[in-house]
Amino acid sequence: MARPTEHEVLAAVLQIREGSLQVLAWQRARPPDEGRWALPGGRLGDDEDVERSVRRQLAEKVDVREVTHVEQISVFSSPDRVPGVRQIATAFLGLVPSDSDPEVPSDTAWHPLSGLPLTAFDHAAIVEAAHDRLRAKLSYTNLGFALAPREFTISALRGLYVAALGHPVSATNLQRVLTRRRLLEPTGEVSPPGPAGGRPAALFRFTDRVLHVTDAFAVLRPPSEQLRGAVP
Amino acid sequence: MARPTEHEVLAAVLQIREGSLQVLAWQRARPPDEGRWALPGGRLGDDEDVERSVRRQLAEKVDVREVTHVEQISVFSSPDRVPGVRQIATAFLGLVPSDSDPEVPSDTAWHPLSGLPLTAFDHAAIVEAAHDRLRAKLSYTNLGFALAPREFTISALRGLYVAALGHPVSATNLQRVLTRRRLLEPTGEVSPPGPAGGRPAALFRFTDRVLHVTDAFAVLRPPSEQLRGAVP
DNA sequence: TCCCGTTTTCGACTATGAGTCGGAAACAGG
DNA sequence: CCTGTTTCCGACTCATAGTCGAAAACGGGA
Repeated sequence: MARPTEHEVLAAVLQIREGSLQVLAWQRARPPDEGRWALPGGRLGDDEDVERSVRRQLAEKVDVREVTHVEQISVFSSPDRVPGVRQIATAFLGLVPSDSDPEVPSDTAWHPLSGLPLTAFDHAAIVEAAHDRLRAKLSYTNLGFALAPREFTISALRGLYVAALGHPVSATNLQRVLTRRRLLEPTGEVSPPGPAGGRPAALFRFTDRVLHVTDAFAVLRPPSEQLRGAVP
Repeated sequence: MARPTEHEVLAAVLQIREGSLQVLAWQRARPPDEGRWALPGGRLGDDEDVERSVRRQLAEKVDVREVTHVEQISVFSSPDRVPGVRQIATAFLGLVPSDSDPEVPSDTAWHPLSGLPLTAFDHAAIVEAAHDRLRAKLSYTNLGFALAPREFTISALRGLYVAALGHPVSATNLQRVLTRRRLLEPTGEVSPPGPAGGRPAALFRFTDRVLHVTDAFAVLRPPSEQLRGAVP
């Protein structure tokens, strides 16, 4: 006799706010874990897959159009992860660009990853896993597009990478690495200098706004094909 | 009224056999999809998480001790992926070293990834995803340990990488890349030459037999810390 | 108008590690 | 002892990341 099993989806929605990486959470008003902070999500519907479900449930917390990337992280399925019922969760990473400030319900707020309040169930581990995934993919994909505004200066982009990666990043190197992979391109426009003056910064955008891994990062790549000769 | 939902685990167990990458599958004897080939797996038990479950269920097909690596791939949750019931699957990649030949039940067999027979449900997509994951991780982790015997020659290892990656690999380069990352180390022993003679090949082993990503592969890494000065 | 501090930009240089190549080394067989 | 075979290993090239500093382009005030 199988214990009744429920399936839920949960999302760690991350955004860079005021220079630090923050996560969206809501405070539980009822037991179990009353008062603790939980990730948005809920039960999987009958006619949707997990990805559709998490997007639907996020729409109840923030405007979906502001979530620029959603990605499956892992299944959390420990038998006692939620007291009482057998509940299996598919966890997601969600990203919101730094220039949007979605309206959120009154029980919901952003929290910096460093210094999270008391979290419900195993949601802290989910946030951790989402952060790890973000750090990894920032460095070998174009995932930066999901954190950045449509147009930005290199130093603004540098700030985003520093906040997400947690270590210094050279602006010169960042620009060169991203442009030579054709991930970044200049818009031609410039942004006016700040209050202290300074040279106006050129504006850039990501060439592609869907995830796409750079194949050149891989080691042990296929042999160089030299140049494919023209037809004889 | 929620439709009753079941949760199952499925594994694409891969092994290099006779120079080609093959997957373990069993032939369904009953509808639905009777006669088609399915991946090993089954229903999640009440007191186990998905990882324990897939290892348990694999034990019914092959000796678990021969599975050197198990890794979660993704959740497959399309509402109509299995006719009749609402069934959600957590898919895994499993690896078996090339020198073991586990006994399998009579309904079970290995099939080359190129030229799979008719597969049940969405299992072909799972195999595809597992293959992609294997290719990716072979090039920036030490995952090769899970495909290789405990000790091997460089050219034998090269054969495994060629079969798994699907493109030529230089033996010289393979050895250098893996040894400089401290993933490979010589045992000191040599293997006797083949029937045609030739110089005896040195034997190697993987230094670590658990998965472990090389941090040096990442681009945009933290700034060099030069040399940490000695204590004053 | 002319300095000056600020910020960005861009080139040059260095360092690291991957891909390639060819010759030397070590075996079996005749 | 010679030949064919396989492995080993050093040297070279090449691609790309990390570093540094000077020049460019602004605002503000003397």
